[in-house]
Amino acid sequence: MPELPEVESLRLGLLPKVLNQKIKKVEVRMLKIVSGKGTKREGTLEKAKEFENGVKNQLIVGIERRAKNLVLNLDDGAKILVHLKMTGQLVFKSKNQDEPGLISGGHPIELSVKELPNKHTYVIFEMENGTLFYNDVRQFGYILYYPNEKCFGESCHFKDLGYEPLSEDFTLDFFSNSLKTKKGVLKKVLLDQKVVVGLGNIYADEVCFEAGVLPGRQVSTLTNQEIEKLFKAIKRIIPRAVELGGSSVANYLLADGKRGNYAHEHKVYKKAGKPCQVCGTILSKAEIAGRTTVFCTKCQG
DNA sequence: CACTAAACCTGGGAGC
DNA sequence: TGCTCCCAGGTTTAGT
Repeated sequence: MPELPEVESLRLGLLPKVLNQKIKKVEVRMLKIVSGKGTKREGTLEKAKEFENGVKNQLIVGIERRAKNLVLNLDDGAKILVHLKMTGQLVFKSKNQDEPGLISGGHPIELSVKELPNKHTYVIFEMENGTLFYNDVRQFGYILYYPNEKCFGESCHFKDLGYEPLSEDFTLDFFSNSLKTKKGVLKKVLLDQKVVVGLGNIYADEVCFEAGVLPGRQVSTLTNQEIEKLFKAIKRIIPRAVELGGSSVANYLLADGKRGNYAHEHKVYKKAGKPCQVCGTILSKAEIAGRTTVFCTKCQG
């Protein structure tokens, strides 16, 4: 999926479109999308109805992001939590035809806003000023409705999440201590949302490259200097990616004419077999922590 | 408890 | 053209 920069870009793009707009009606076309988050989820009509009825005529009064989750706050205190997983998309189609749409998420299918809804549209929000479509080719994502703050809190959805990399609370000391208490390879720890949230396969590799550290290193062997380089790489890359609207690898992100341009700055992701932009060494590929990983054996040696 | 593999899905791309 | 096989930005769950 979209990683932190893509979800944050989506949040920023969505805000001016739907903030203080009323949800006139919601149509759930696939029950399991709104019925839970596990791999074994069974869609229930009950959940879908609760969602459809609960959000009706509510204003969207805010949009927050936590890790890779998006949270829509409603007028009556209810919350809608959206996780796009690998291929989820939220696309806003304005009633004003000339206004550009907003697409985020991740599937390499060119998607025309004019052709929405399509066969992968599973939830449709009818707004006063347009329509918000949730599309998800692989159907891994989910949209959860919490009628009030209490339900949301009790769900403990965020209880295991670590620090936001953009926040001031995420400090070198914390990061250093976390790495020292974890075992295993660096890439695994960077992907571990219990330490620092928001990194996925793209940014974990990019961070390792920028820091000059091999992703397959055991974290127990990292020096203080290397830890600091990794920390600084996270602190530089994530905001830079947000600034550029995230990585549009094969999909599209259109908001006020902008596209996600961080993919142009990728140094290693999807570049195995190509020469390193810094030293010319052919970039290597390996499976690390169960994910395809690309690195430069010279720069990160 | 820690680690790995499989599961959840569809479709694009490579190779034949 | 069409068939196979592999791969995909994430996370949960089952198995060792």
